[in-house]
Amino acid sequence: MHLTINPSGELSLYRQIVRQIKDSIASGRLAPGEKLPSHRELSEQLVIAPLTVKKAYDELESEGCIETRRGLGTFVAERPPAVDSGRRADDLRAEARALLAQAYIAGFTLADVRRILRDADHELTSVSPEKEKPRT
Amino acid sequence: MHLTINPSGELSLYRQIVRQIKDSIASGRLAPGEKLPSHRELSEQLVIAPLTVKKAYDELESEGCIETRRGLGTFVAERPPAVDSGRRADDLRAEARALLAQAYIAGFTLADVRRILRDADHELTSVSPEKEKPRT
Amino acid sequence: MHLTINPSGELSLYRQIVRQIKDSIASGRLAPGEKLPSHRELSEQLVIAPLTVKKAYDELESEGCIETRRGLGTFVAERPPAVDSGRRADDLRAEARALLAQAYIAGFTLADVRRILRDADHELTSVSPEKEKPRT
Amino acid sequence: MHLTINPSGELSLYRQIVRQIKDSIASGRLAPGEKLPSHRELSEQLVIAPLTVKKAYDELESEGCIETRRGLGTFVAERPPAVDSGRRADDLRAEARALLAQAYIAGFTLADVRRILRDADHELTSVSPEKEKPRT
DNA sequence: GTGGTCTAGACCACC
DNA sequence: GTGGTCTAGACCACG
Repeated sequence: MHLTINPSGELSLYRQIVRQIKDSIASGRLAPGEKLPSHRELSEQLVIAPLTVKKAYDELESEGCIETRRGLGTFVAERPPAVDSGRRADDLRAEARALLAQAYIAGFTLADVRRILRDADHELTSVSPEKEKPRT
Repeated sequence: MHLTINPSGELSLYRQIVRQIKDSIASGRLAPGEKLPSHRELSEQLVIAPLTVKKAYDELESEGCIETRRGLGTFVAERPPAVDSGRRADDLRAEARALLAQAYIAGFTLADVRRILRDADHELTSVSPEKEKPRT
Repeated sequence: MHLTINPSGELSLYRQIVRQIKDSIASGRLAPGEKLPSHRELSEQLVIAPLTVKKAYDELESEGCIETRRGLGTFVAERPPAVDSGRRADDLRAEARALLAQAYIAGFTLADVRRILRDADHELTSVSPEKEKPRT
Repeated sequence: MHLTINPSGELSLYRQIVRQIKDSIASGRLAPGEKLPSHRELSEQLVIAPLTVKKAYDELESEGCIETRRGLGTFVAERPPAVDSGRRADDLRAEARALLAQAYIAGFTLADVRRILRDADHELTSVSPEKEKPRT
């Protein structure tokens, strides 16, 4: 599982985690029954405090998105509650709009933003940390 | 000017205000030089504490989006903030990366994001909706 | 770090704090990366409300002089604020004009101001006075 | 009499006026017995509200720096209280130091500041609005 | 009435 | 413990 959090973002850290795990489940990147990293493990990966990840897991569990099996770990629920089909798109639209407004006020054009987005995509996809077969 | 805030939303109240005012400026609904409601007035309209609105105004002013004239009121800045465009571009790149990362996790493709961005641009740049043919 | 504020001075409390911290940074008494006292701690030391110190910190942060890490504290920025130097220069020019105007009204000459400036520079750049041979 | 006030400065408008008039008296630019412009007149010159100037005059009068002669106007006192000889210089030093600190943090050098100061002086002295015999 | 500053005190997020 | 947000309410400066 690959999450990206932004410590200086507008959302609190644990809310970023909750949102991203929900979105991962909705998009199929996380399959029902799949094992999640322990909160301690994830906290190391994200370089944040374990309690912060724990808080996100707790909220996800209380909503039925994930399940804790004592001694085994945390897993995506077999039948996770469906994420409102339009919500992910709405969230994304809101972020995109905020990004654009910000850019326009700073004097950038749509073309500028498009170019910046393309560059960002190249950076993100060229690295692709998940597909790097750690060892054979 | 009409704003709506959601006290139980994920973003803090003042950040919601900042976003919406930037959106209004970028879209032209708020024209350069135009007067904003006083922070007290807006706080009554939104049913929140005056200082919360003030904090939003303070941030917008420190970014150069608005200007205040003591005793007169708060106004949309005449000229866009003159901050180093290199730094602006860096900020924008970081936000674009975050947007893309979020989109990918949620199962969207670059093409999806491009489309969403185009739609957002259409909404932002369509001439001020408030003054459009009041009636047919 | 040691600050002194004068509640009955001409400058507002938080502006006095901003000035003194900038002075400390410029003189090197506060090194890049160094931790500032928490705003609560400093507020106790100065016997003023925590929010007043916070406001000073907020302004310093928005100018890029300091950085905050949630849960950890507030630190002097590692690198000087990367703001458009043209704008900085404009600000500086305006302040220099104001300084000169004040000096002329008070009966000083350009040479006087030059001398005062040189003295101020000596004070600012003399190595941190706190660590200078505690006694002879 | 020529005053310069800065509406966005750190000091309140009326305090700027008080300080400058005191300094003018101390430096001899305003002689004992000399007539001051009416507060209405000065308010027009400075483009501020008459009451603001009035407030400054009131404070100056209560301190014995100026006198109001009903129906005649406002005059510099014949024996104005001496301004602490070092105060003007101290004020100036404080301003100079704040200016320098600001400049150093922004990455300017003492030489830069010196050059900026020289330019500012040229602007101030080349215009010299007071000596422009309005009409013959 | 407008913005500017200050206070006291509360709750949340994070380490 | 740290910073982040919100509230209620007060007084000053300015037009």
